[in-house]
Amino acid sequence: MSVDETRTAPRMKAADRRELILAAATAVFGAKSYVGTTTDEVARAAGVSQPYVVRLFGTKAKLYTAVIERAYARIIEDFRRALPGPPEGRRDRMATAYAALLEERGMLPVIANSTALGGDPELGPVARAGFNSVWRFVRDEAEFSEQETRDFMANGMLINAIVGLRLVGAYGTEAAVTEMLDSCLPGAGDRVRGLLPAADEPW
Amino acid sequence: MSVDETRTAPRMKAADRRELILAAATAVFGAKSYVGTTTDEVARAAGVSQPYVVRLFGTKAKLYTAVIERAYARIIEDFRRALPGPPEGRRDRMATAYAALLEERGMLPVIANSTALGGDPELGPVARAGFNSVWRFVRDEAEFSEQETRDFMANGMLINAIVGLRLVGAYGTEAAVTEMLDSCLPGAGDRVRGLLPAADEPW
DNA sequence: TTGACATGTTATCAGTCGATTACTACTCTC
DNA sequence: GAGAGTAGTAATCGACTGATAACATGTCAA
Repeated sequence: MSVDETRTAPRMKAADRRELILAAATAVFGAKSYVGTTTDEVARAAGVSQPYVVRLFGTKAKLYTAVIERAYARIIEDFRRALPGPPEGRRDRMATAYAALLEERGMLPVIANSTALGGDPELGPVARAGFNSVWRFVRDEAEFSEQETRDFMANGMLINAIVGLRLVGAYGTEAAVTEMLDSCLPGAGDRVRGLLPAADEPW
Repeated sequence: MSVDETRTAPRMKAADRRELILAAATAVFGAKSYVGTTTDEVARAAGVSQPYVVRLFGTKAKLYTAVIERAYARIIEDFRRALPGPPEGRRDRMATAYAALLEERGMLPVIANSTALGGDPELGPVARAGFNSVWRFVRDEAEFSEQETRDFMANGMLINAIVGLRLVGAYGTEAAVTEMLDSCLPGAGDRVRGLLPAADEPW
């Protein structure tokens, strides 16, 4: 070979490698769902060997748990950053922050899919905790009313469904979908392209 | 044994057996999700052998496809039955019809989970078609405005998330969940108990 | 009643995939 | 510079599970 192939991944502090793997795992899990993804795919996406992924996180379920927790933490973080400013624009700023997550590979699909995980003994509690933390934030920290909270969350769940169903692929080509996205996601139009993890995903 | 065990399942027309298996599969898939369920579990729930399930439906994915299609068809059917009557009560009647699906074992979880299936090459198109058919019905046949449609669907997706997350288990015990369910599901309070497929589901 | 088709079973396989084991190599401190 | 801890790999296993093959039994028309 003319290319100087590195046999093993370049050395890295375990904490950094963890974060790198989490980001890769988010993209892959987001694209192919929990069960549809193998630890080997995650490993290859992260540029390390499959056993190393397992050893760093213990089990596949624990890895996914970490992915979910990281995703929800990220949402809360973004929401919190959207709080300061005129109160009447708060809701829109938060919605925009949510829409902006679309650009983070896999982040939104992971969250969207997490709402279907309640039945899993191990992942269920984590998903519930994540959902609950968002609800609490909106209600307590952002100080939405009960009604506003419900509407905000409902709208978010609709976005999740659209993402989970991969309806974004039909944006621009099917009227109903375009209409839907435009009315759900502020400023989605420009972002929506190049949205979900590419490759082996047939629309 | 004192009990007279039947060695093989009693004879039945294949069409009836199909429906029986579909109902059983809905309950099991609804409780444990697509990947979390084995064809053997479905078979045992339906009282037949595992190979027979596979042979009747071809593959596990095709079985699940049939389950999803049956569930969405059922929704549309129930919605359509809720149409006649005073127009101002239409939305509430449809919401009630949706809530009533809670009593059909697995029906709502299956639908809820289907919105996370877009990434699957085989199940994705089916899930999208189901979602789209509901949207179309609400918009065209029930004649909701664009705004009303979005709100109605969003509320439905919130219900789906609550169901998918198995939050109903906390109804009555946690204030946020009780508040949520009561405001999402008309008359949910009385129905909500004995809701999701029992047994091996740890809350 | 017979034979052809439909309904069902038991036994078994083959691929997949998460996990384990045993080993290598880098790096950093003392 | 030695050696101990850390970062990583290759090889392999064992269990699960969807699918297939081969076979058995019931049903019904002519």
